[in-house]
Amino acid sequence: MAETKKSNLALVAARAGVSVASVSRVLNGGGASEEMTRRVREAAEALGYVPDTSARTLRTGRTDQIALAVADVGNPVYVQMMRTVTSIVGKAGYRLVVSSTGSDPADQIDLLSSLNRGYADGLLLSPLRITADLIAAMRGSRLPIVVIGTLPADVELDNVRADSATGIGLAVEHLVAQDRRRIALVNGPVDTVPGAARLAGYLAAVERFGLTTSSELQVTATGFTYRAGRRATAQLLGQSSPDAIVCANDLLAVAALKELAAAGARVPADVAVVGMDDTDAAELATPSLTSVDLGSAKRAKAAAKLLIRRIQDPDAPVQRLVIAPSLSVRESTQEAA
Amino acid sequence: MAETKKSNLALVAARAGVSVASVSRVLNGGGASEEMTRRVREAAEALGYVPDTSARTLRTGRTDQIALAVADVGNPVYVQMMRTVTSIVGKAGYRLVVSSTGSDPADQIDLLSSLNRGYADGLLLSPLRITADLIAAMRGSRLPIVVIGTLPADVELDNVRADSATGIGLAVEHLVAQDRRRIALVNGPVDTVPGAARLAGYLAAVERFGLTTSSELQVTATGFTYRAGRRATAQLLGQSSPDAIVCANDLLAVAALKELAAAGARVPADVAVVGMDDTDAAELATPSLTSVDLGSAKRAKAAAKLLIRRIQDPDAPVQRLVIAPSLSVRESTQEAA
DNA sequence: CTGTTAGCGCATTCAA
DNA sequence: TTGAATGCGCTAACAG
Repeated sequence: MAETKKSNLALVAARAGVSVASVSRVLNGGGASEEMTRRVREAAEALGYVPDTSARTLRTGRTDQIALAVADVGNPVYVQMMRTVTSIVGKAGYRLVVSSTGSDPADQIDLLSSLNRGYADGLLLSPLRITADLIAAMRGSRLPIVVIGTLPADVELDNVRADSATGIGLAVEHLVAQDRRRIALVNGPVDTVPGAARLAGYLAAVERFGLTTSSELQVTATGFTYRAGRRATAQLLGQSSPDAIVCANDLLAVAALKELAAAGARVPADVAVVGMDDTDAAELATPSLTSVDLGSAKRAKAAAKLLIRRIQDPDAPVQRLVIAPSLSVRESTQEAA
Repeated sequence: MAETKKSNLALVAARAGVSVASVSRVLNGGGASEEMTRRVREAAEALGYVPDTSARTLRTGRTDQIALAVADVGNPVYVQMMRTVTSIVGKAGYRLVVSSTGSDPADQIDLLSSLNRGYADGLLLSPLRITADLIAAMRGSRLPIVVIGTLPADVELDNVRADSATGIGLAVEHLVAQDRRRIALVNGPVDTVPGAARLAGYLAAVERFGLTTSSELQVTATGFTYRAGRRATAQLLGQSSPDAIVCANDLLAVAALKELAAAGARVPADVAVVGMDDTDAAELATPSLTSVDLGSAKRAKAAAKLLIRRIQDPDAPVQRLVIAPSLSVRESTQEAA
């Protein structure tokens, strides 16, 4: 049985009757004779030796930690991302430090400054809002950062983004094929990165398919949450009669389903509903929810790999990836046979 | 604007024309003259000085990190716990290191050993399965551990647990009051801590209310997941005709709702359904799901606070808390008016 | 192949 | 109040 007391290289070295350097070498896979290896391992085992993280970090500069910052740990998209990131990062031998920053850029700037304390080797950041200050802070960071989400074109930072415009195009195309013409949008706050992208994508798609829209067909929820979605949908139904609703995420879409049911509208017979992000919530919803998969899992995976590569090679050229969207068609847009 | 290069105490000291000790004192709030304070702060600001985490940790022994280990980052209960823990831990000045261990105790034992590397000041652990080896490893840990979940009575470790038996009692009482008599159980694996607790609670409640049960009324899903829940419910409906189903968590309950709908059964008219954990999924479900709130948020909060106290006072007496359950009644057990 | 030693950056003890 | 010096535990450069 391993000892419970704290040990260190010197103790192991003393017990094995060798130098600390030899112990370090044996334990880290350097060259050592068989006899040396045997004795060191035995001593280490007997003392329950475990190397100290902070000492090693201080010496090597590597923390073996990666930081992940998202707005809300509870949001299904971020949950999906976290699940992916946890796995990738863990396999690569890193621990994951998670912070929930909220949507205020100031908090993210604080985070960046605390990052400079060197508790992690890099940061995965998915900011809801991007300001000039935040960009400046990211540029000034000593450590590599990979941004998950859209960035202004002139910002030279690794990033992986979704293609909302194409994604919403897929949704609208699908709805048009089902003879829907009055397609509404339930969006989240438009001063957020995803909110702005969804709105632009919606307007582009509506135009491309020769549909008409109007302010009555567009509502903005106060957040990307269920509650906000209920209120926004109620407002929408009070001011227009859409035959389809595209929602900026699955939570808003589930809220729309609920609100429609409460209003006595049938889905999809009267109104079709499309969500976005294709999270677990889409499959669990009743009726199950057609959802635009903006590739959140793929984005997270790509971003994590990008960050790990960048940590290993700080001078690699900046990479910007775009993940292609796809549509998962379910009951909320399909008439039952 | 802060510098982007890495700085340290010596550089700040040189710039301020004082000793490193003085810089350290000023920055950590020791005694220093006004003039000294001014000069040091100015120099630190000018150099964009940020203290190095690993050096401080090596010196002080504190990492300001707390580890959280759960079986599955994607499970709604753990999401709820994570959200709570993130907030508590962050406010107390700790970073949160998250690991997803799966349900295999061996992984948790690995985790405990890596914990001894000293990358965190303490661990919040919510094990799905508890073995003698795991308990031994927990006992042997150099760092404080708080277990979220039930522990054998003779294990002297801080822990915060739910009271499944009482919780299920609340559910069954409620169902009996609605004239349900053939109450089924859709459980998760019974070799897990929660699975075993749910089964025991169900059997006790059934007996207490003078109901009968049988093996046909009890099914075990292969995991606490939606898919497993669908299969288990299908099996249940194939072998018996319950008028109510108690499920071991909300995911299983949503699966039951779906499977019942697919089978043409009305909820709650034909069959009432009760979930467990009262996660977001309960409110989002259609019909919305009555759920036993086993206090996962409260448990997480209490556990985090317990751990922080224990870190500050390692010799405090062991605490074991039990969080009282409550029932959130929604549509899945209430006939509409 | 093995041992000696410097030094990563910091907080803290001890003197002044 | 301030400064000089020590050592936390480790890796790596260097010497033997």
